[in-house]
Amino acid sequence: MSSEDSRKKEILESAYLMFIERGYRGSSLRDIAEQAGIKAASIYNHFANKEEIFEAVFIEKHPLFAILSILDSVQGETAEELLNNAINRLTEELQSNPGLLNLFFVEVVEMEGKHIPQAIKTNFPPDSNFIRKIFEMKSEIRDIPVPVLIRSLIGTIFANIMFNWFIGEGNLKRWGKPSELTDVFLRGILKT
Amino acid sequence: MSSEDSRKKEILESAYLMFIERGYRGSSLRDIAEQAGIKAASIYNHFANKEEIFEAVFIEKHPLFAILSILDSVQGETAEELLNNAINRLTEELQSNPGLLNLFFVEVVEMEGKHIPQAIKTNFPPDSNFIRKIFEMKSEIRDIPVPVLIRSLIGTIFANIMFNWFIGEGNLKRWGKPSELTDVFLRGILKT
DNA sequence: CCTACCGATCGGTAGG
DNA sequence: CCTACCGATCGGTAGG
Repeated sequence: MSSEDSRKKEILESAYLMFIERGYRGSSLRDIAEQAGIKAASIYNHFANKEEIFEAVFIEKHPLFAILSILDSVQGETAEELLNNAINRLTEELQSNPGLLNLFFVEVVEMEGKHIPQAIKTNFPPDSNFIRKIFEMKSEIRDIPVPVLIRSLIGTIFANIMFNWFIGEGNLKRWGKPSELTDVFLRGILKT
Repeated sequence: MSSEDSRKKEILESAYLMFIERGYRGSSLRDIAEQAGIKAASIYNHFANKEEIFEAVFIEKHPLFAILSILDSVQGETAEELLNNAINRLTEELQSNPGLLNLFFVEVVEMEGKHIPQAIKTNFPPDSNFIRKIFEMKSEIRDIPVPVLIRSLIGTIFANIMFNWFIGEGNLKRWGKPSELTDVFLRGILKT
């Protein structure tokens, strides 16, 4: 039973890597199986069909939870420092690991987002150190509900990264540096 | 010659609709052709291969330019009013027409973003009424470069929409209303 | 877990 | 612009 479980995990990991690189329909069961060290037919010992594999991968790898987990390791003495570090750290992470968002894009385009509610239901709520820290620093922050702050923070990061993609590298100069974007966000969030 | 051109446009429009709904590999030449009223083989009178169709569609429909075009129709007496209207209008538009971003997601995942530089080069620069208006209202705005402001604005809208997708409808209550997000942005941008 | 195979569909070509 | 067709590959099944 434990050997079956580990094989299943290998299939999921292999499928994840294929899906984020080539999309759902672009990833064949034969390729997924090969990377997991088995033949395509053997996948059906673990999953009823291809879509069930995607479902399992997406629920496990919904990027919101990877993001909250990264945020948990961010340090900072003041709210400004904590938020600055959070933005820099996450932007770094998402840029060096673009697959994190790719899986979500595949879900939105090829699955019409139909697995999102289930993924949220299964994974929620994460016990977040980061959110706890923000609560402790509330006195430094304008009167904004913490969830709105978190949402705005993650939004700022997306804004950074997606805009970079939008206009492509090499066209960035005229659009301002990331730190300028962070400043706008901090000015909206912090007191004084 | 003009009849050939219009047929080519029909193919592009048909391909666009397929790509935003099913991705690149999920859209077959037969289906694209059928929706354009011809047979698959006839597509090759207009394009050398499938990827050339995608290239042409993406360059024509890069969402940044659709977004700037929508912004051009936004009105407002004060900077606050203009920016508020811009955010509401664009959020509306992107939510009722989600395909606008889908094409970009397909490019990022299945094409590894390789057509983005060409799309920007071909379409730039758009003469933007909206950016002109912002310049005229500069006295109401903090000392922020206008491109940074535009970028931050578009980012706020993405943040709204993508976060909605991330957490799925039905889970929105605890994460704050869109207008609260807009407030954070405006507080970071406007004077006083 | 495998080999062997199914019908369906794919992108693309030949030839008119 | 079409019909007819190519080899390759797809998701999935039979049977062991």
